[in-house]
Amino acid sequence: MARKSGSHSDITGPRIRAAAERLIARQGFAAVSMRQIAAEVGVQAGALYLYTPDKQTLLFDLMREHMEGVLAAWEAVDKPADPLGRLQAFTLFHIRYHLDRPDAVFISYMELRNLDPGNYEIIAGLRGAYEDALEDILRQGGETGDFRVPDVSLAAKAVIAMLNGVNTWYREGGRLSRDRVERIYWNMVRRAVGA
Amino acid sequence: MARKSGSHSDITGPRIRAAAERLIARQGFAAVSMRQIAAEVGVQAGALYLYTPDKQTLLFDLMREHMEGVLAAWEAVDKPADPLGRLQAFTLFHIRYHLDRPDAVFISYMELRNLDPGNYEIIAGLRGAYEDALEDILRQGGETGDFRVPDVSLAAKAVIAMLNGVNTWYREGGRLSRDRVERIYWNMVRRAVGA
DNA sequence: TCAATATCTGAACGCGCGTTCATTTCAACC
DNA sequence: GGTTGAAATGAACGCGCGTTCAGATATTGA
Repeated sequence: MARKSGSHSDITGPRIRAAAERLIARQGFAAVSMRQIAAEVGVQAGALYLYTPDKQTLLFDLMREHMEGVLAAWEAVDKPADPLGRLQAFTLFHIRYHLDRPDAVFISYMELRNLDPGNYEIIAGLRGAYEDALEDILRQGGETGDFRVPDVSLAAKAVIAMLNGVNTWYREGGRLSRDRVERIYWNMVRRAVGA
Repeated sequence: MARKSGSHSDITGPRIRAAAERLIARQGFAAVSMRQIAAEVGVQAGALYLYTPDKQTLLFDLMREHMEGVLAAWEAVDKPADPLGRLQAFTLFHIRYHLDRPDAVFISYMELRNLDPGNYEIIAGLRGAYEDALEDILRQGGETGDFRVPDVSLAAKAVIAMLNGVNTWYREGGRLSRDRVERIYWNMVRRAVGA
């Protein structure tokens, strides 16, 4: 039966996910205990099991929600028709979206090895789909002559690795503004693919 | 008193480090127990404490040895005088050296958060020194007009992130040879810095 | 108001953890 | 062959883990 909005579990569920995300990003999945997460939320450990069947599923759900969120958000982006414009849109989108969710990003590529094999396959599939989106742009640009990429798959991996790197050092209020970071990275991406 | 070569501890020490490196790279530091490492070596857990004061130090030593190894190896590389040649040497060196030590590389940037604060500072310092080596090349190339990099620090981080990415997907005997990977990445690095 | 239901507590379960240490094994030397 | 000392064992320590569940508590709907 559907619960009315405002009932307790509509509050506690998200609070558990938020606490788990923050703690796991900081300490790592294996190093965070269910009791720690529960304490952060303000409940006893047993209460967590009203919202997740086990610790593994809690991690998996965090990662799945993040990856599905990335894919859906990229789908929703208004994309130019030309390859150069699309690549720029991808670059700026990636930096922005990831900088807004540092904990989820960190977890989604640091905790892959803590997933059960079945769960790993699902997350790896979602990652692949995101990479495919970039590959499509690079392939299109290769065909039109806008880009010079000898290997589309490899170039996509290189670009994503470079963009992911931003999350490891960028700090709000630091030496460089987001806009400036985005501009510099866009320049490097553009040149890296020979455009 | 110095032990004769062939005595037991000259064998066991390195075997512990090798086992620890392999296991930690696969499962993560927090998820690997001293008993697991000992079993891999073929001794009881207590014997490990003849070679390391505790688990934390075991991790720290692995990371320190790796980082010092990278720095020493780069020092030993025969480096051209011109910026373009130096950047190429750095790129090829980085890919090769890191592909030869996937476990140590993986540990050295995945397990940073499991270091005690003091140990973290030391490892971060070594990482910084390596990044500085690349920054020096980029700065030199910027001054000579060989490169066009609006921000040397940011460009260095971007290049290293891109190169590190190779380790996440490259498999010996896969679709692309090392030589081909090195060539393609060198082309992307070269263009990314505007050379 | 009262029963039904959702939510949470608090104690308990077996287990494996990092680490210590008295004891045993065993190779090297005189 | 007996002595020495390093190397390794194996049992033990207290502790926190993930998970379960009977019971208490709070909220809802009639």
